[in-house]
Amino acid sequence: MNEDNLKEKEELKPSISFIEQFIAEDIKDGKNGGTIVTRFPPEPNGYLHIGHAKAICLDFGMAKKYGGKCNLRFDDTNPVKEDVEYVDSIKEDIHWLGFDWDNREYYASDYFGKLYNFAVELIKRGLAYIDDQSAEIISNQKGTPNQPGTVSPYRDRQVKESLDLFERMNKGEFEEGSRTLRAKVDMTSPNMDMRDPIIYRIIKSPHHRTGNKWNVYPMYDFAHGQSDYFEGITHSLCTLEFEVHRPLYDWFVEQLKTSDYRPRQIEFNRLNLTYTMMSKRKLLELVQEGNVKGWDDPRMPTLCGLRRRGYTPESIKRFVDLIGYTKVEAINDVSLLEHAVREDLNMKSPRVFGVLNPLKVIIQNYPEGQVENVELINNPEDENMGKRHVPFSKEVYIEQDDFMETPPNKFFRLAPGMEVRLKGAYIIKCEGFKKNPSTGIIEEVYCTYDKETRSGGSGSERKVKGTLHWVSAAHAADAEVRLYDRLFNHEDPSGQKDDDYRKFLNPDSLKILTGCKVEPSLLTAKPLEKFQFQRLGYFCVDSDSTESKLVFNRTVSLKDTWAKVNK
RNA sequence: UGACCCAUGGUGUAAUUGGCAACACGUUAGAUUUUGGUUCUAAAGAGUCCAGGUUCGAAACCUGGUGGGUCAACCA
Repeated sequence: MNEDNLKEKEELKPSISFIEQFIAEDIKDGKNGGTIVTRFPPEPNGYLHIGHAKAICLDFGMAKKYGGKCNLRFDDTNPVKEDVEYVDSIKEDIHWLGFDWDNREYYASDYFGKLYNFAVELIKRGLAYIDDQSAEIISNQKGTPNQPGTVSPYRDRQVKESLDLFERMNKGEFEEGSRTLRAKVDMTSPNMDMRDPIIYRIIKSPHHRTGNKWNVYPMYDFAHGQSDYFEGITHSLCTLEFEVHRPLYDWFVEQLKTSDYRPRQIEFNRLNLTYTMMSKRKLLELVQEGNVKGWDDPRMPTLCGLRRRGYTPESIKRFVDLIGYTKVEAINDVSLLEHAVREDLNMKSPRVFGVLNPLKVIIQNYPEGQVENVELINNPEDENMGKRHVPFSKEVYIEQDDFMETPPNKFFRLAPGMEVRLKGAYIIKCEGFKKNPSTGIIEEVYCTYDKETRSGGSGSERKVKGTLHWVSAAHAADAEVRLYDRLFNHEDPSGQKDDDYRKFLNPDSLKILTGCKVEPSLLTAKPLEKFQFQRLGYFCVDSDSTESKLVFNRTVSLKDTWAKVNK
């Protein structure tokens, strides 16, 4: 093998993330029987966003690649925050992304019985105790990261007494907040998480799955690792902020284990995107305060928002693939996400004509009443997508931006005396225009067409600098088009210590255009259908769209080098 | 006055685990184009946070700094 071959081979082998390296090593070393089982563990307290997509791709992706399974597990240990509404949307979004958990749909609440028994077991072994102190006192005793904590006076309470109290807590005999169950670990540990963490608290709100069966509920730290253990998870992948929880995770598993089997927690960096934020709490505030129209507002980084905006699952997966998994706290440029959708939609979406800001062009020498159905290619990237016919007539709409009374240098569009091609039809020449004398607005443009230049015809090889999209006035369908811009005008709106994120809300993040004109073939377009409005961008039929009122969302504009030059 | 984690072009990641710092996005040119799209070609842009050390050789290993992050919910 020569050097070139070697090089080529290397390029074919994509580098794998540090997580995948760990997984591959574990499997190779025969850990846990050389198997891999992962899990995606959302809390059903909100909608999934693109950050979750990153976790989903990893959890399901690794399992698939290494011949294992990935479970869906709802981390529903806090009944006051959770709801079935969210369970359904989470499942829908995972499926939309293209992943499936077969029948392995689990709930941490399924393990409440086992968890309770394990807690009892820990009490019996002297490793847990009931604390009667208030939250405030416990917090004070915990110390600070710099100072060790002090032990609770209840730490050495009799096992029998703790057992009895725990049982009565669960029977509902005590008020919320009056007592907790704590693990007896180490109040002097430099890791705050290990300072006798609270593992059970009294909550009297009904749980969305177990109703009023329980009055005590396990904390995250007492549920997650154990749930992993019960399900035979081998690799428990989570985000960086859980790094400090790992010693406790391992501590509980150590108390629980009955064999060599061990789940392994590995942490990776969260997905951050410029000009938006991922905090579920803050996204909820945006919805509640009316700064967006709902969880699925196309400006939201939620999966349902991105879906409504016109993003494809493939583009999101591609994006996730491009940014990778590391331990660096990174903030990813949205332009990479936009690149990913454009790349995908360029291959997939049919081209159509849509005029956002119509300007009427009258072709003076075109016969009155004549209509020609001109043929257009649906997608130059994919011949299989075929062709379509679009009606052309004496009066057409073009984009207001495509005409200028006094054009700057290198303006390849319509202006007095200039020629352009109407794509798929004829070359036209601007002979004049009508301007409203009081407003200065151009109201009509008058042209003549060169009959010999019809596309596909014998004179069609004549070149002009510009080609415009257009819609026949008599045949156009009306549409509303919603243009979206970044929700915030700061790269990191929620990361500013002195400023509230609301300060950075972009007042122009949504622009609604009415009276847009689109080609008649779009009349039958259905919600979520995607198109490229030629020369403008990618658009998606909104769920508000009806047969009598078409509504499109702009997913992303096309790259526009003219707009750049023009600046 | 802590523990743990992190630091590579503008951004995100690579570097066959000690051997010529590479890729993608973005940017800038040029070519192609009946989309100022796409595609193609090229260029600019980091010498790897800093200072020492080990080594023939360090982005990688060691020591010490600096900077950033996480941890003190009866949230997850």
